[in-house]
Amino acid sequence: MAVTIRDVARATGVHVSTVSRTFSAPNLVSTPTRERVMAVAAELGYRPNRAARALTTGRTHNLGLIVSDIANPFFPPLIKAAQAYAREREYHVFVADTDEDPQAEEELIRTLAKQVDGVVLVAPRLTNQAIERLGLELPFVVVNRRVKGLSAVLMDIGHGTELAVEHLAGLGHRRLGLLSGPRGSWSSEQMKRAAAVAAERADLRLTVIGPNAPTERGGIAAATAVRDSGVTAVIAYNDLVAIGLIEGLGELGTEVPADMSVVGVDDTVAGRLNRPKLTTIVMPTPAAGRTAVDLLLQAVDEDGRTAAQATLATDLVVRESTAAAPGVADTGA
Amino acid sequence: MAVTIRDVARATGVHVSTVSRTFSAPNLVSTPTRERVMAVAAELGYRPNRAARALTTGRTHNLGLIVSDIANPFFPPLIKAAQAYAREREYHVFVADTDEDPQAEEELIRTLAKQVDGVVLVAPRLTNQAIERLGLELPFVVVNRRVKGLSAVLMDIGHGTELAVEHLAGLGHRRLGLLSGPRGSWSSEQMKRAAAVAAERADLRLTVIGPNAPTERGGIAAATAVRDSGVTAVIAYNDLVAIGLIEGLGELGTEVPADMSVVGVDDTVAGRLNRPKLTTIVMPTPAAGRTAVDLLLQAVDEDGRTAAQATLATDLVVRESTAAAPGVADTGA
DNA sequence: CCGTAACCTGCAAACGGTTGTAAAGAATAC
DNA sequence: GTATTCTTTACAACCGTTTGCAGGTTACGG
Repeated sequence: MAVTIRDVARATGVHVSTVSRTFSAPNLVSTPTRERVMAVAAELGYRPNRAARALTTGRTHNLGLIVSDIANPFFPPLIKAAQAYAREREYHVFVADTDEDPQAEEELIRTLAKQVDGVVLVAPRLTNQAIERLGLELPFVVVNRRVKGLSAVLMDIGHGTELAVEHLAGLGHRRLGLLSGPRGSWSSEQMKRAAAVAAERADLRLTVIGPNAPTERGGIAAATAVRDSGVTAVIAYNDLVAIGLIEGLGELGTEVPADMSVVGVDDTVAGRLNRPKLTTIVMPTPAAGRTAVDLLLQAVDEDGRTAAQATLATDLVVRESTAAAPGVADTGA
Repeated sequence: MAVTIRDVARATGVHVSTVSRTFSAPNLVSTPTRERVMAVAAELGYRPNRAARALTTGRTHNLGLIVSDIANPFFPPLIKAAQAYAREREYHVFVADTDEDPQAEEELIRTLAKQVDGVVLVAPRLTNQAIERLGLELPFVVVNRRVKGLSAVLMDIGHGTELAVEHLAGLGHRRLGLLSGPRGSWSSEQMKRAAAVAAERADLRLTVIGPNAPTERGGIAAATAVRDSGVTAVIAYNDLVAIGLIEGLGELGTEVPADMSVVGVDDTVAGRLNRPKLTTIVMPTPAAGRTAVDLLLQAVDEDGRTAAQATLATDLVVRESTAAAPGVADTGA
């Protein structure tokens, strides 16, 4: 059916191994032969069969990318970047969605294992232990998590949190709330830690409210607690939670940013389109996707002997959901 | 390295072909043998190597899913559903993003061809001609497009458009605008046609404004034209355009829905989170993803001899961006 | 008790490549 | 002119599975 290396060999009058080498080790074949083979191959429309190649080389040139929920707006930019960068490096990527189910995640990894050279795990739901175990069989890169022996891409949410705290302090807020994320979330922990330090330094009083589901719903549910806590500014676990919170507060008659300032995290489209437009901590998701693939291919090449760590900077973008604390004159911009 | 069929055969004391059949044609092997093999396989942690299997069977059990922009909120729900459904049918899916570039699209399809049993093309940027040509080599399913000889999944945007027109007519609007999409968009054409018919029937005057870029920016850019057109209600090409339009109108001092009603298309998260919440035509994106995979596997099984068409219903969800025409008493709900 | 069919299982050749080794010829050194 | 090395190509085994074919058992009907 499809044209194979053998067809090319026959048409050129050389042995298949010569054709093979023309593509995999061109310097081992003389220039005239190489050119002849290439010409014939092009004419016949020959494309090497990667699956067959994988069988002998042990390299599939495929990658797996596993996320908990493709539809969560945090992921698509990461997926897009990872996929584009992988393609540049001549890799294809399987994208899989675990629906937040750790069991599905493990099963998925297992069936994928034979077909890929490595896997990027974004915000995995599996325990560290389980991941370490799997890491023995296959190169992994985890994003926003630390697992012993594995490469990791971390977004420096701590720094972004500091910026947000300083921004709010500068607007005259004295009491700050933090809507934490799901239990066991690495980034939520980082945020708490950084917020505590920065609040102390800026002489703010910090109240942690949570854990909360990382969704709009989670934000809505937290609205009453936030209003009753006495804070005038809140940093939410992510944009979705922030948006939900704003909606929930609105139903309680508390307006954002007039009565309460709200900061999100991620800088998703959703936050950009929300009214009021969200002040948010920018997560470098496209860079994270690229870096993850980069580290993964590195790990693949050295058979996962070294575990590299990359930390990506975050930033704060001020939009409309934060303003001077009630009773404080706006210092303006 | 990994455990192969041979290891299992050796450990069980049978020939490799028996092990192979245990998994691929269990009824051909006696119950005791089968159970012994299965037990040993389980103990050794054997997993069939799909690439090797693909070599002999010609079935990779992989699918390609090609979209123009993963980050566009229209796609993720479709990708998620397609991927989940494929997994149920024991297929893995490569997701690729063409960045709206037809050349990249074609090259991508070519390199993917040997690795997949078929490809789902969502809103392709290639010409019909090019797709037809590729269709000779590989099973395809196109979503929201009609290509001779290929299976297609179509969303009945026409019906949704009719519903929207009727909804607006019921609110007392007499002059209606339609923000069309990019030139050559199948769904934009469907919308125009349906809107014309429904407007005629409801005795509305219809003005088509466009083409417009399918983005928020495109909506902003159209704001002036919309205000000056004299219409009191607009159906936009998609949610993003609708959101942009609302923003653009706001800057011109035209409030939605008080001064102008706006209807979107797609029902993306973005529209749900927007203020005012968007009245929009619901596109069945998850269903489209599932159906596309379904038709594709069907085409794969019969070697693409038949081309099936599926048309999916759309619906209208009324939220906050539409209201009674200026000067007309709201009939209420 | 034999012939035949049904059922299991083993053998070996694919599938489309890669790669270590060998052989042939050309080039270089002495 | 011969020995040595280098370059180029061919040969063949192998990667992990599947599958047509054939041989060996067992069961069954007559």
